[in-house]
Amino acid sequence: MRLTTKGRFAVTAMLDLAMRAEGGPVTLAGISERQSISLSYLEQLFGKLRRRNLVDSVRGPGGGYCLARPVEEITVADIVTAVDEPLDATQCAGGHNCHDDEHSCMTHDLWAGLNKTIQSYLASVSLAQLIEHHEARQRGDNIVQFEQRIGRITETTKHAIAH
Amino acid sequence: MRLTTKGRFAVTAMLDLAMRAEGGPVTLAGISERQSISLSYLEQLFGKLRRRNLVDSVRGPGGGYCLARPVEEITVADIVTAVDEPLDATQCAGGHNCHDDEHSCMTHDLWAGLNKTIQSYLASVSLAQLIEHHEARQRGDNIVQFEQRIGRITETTKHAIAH
DNA sequence: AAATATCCTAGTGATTTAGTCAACTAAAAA
DNA sequence: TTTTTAGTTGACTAAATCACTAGGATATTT
Repeated sequence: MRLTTKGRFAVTAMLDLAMRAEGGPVTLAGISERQSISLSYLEQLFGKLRRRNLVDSVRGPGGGYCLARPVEEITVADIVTAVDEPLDATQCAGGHNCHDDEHSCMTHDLWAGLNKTIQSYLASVSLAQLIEHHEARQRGDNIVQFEQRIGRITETTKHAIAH
Repeated sequence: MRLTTKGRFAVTAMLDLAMRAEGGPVTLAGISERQSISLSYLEQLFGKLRRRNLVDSVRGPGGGYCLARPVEEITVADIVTAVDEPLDATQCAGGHNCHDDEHSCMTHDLWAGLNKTIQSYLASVSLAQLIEHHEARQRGDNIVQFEQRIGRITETTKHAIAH
């Protein structure tokens, strides 16, 4: 899994979309203006999000984009992997194609574990949780840090390892 | 924290160094040959590792590099941050300089949490553990996956949050 | 002095990022 | 029906970054 600003832009845009999805389709022009992301760039990103079935598009006047699934069922990991396609290529970037060469892959399991850790973290945060977090912050509530989710990840991971 | 192949090269080189550090200083030429990393590139990396006090250097014939600390006290996080210097600059790359602007940082806490997660994982793995893991693999032992360390991270994190 | 090895700066080619531009299609409003 | 709105696609690009390389300077031993 790659981590670039492209992924961050996509998450920000999707969050903007999710927060005003009740009023029907949301235009990229609107997202562009509110989030200061260029329209053309958004078009590129949403092309990929649509192909991955994270959003649906409605053409013509009054059109725009809608979420293809409820906010609870779209995770940050979904969004990031949709726009930052794997393309690992680089030796040992998470693939399992290097068990013959001792030297280059002494650290293979280390990076594989890191990938899994990142993946688990991002998969543990949904759009719904981001919205909740943002609204809580606006109300001035005590902030529930996302770090606490690590606990939940661990349970899941332990479970996965046990089987 | 950035994650590039530069960091991976550095970890591989440090692991090579750690595994033959008992025979006195290890030359970069040797590491270059064994790990197929160019000498000039290694010089660049070890310049940074030395400035961060992870290795000590001995000049002249018979010289080379030694670990500046015991293998138990050098973590992967130490190595990666030494060679992949932060240079965040980009908005909200983990810094805390963006609490005034609502829009751009709706996702700030998310990425901050991710950074912390990555950092915790890499800080939980020492050179000693990498060596142990590598030797176990050569013996054909059952492999203890690094993923299991997540459990330990969680305890640490929970502790940190509680205070 | 000669050989060995680390130190240091600068540069370079390939790739990636973060877009732009332009042409097009579909749908709704006038 | 014409116009406008808005998504769809592909080609292109300036700037930055990555992964090195070149070449010399400096220190130490033989």
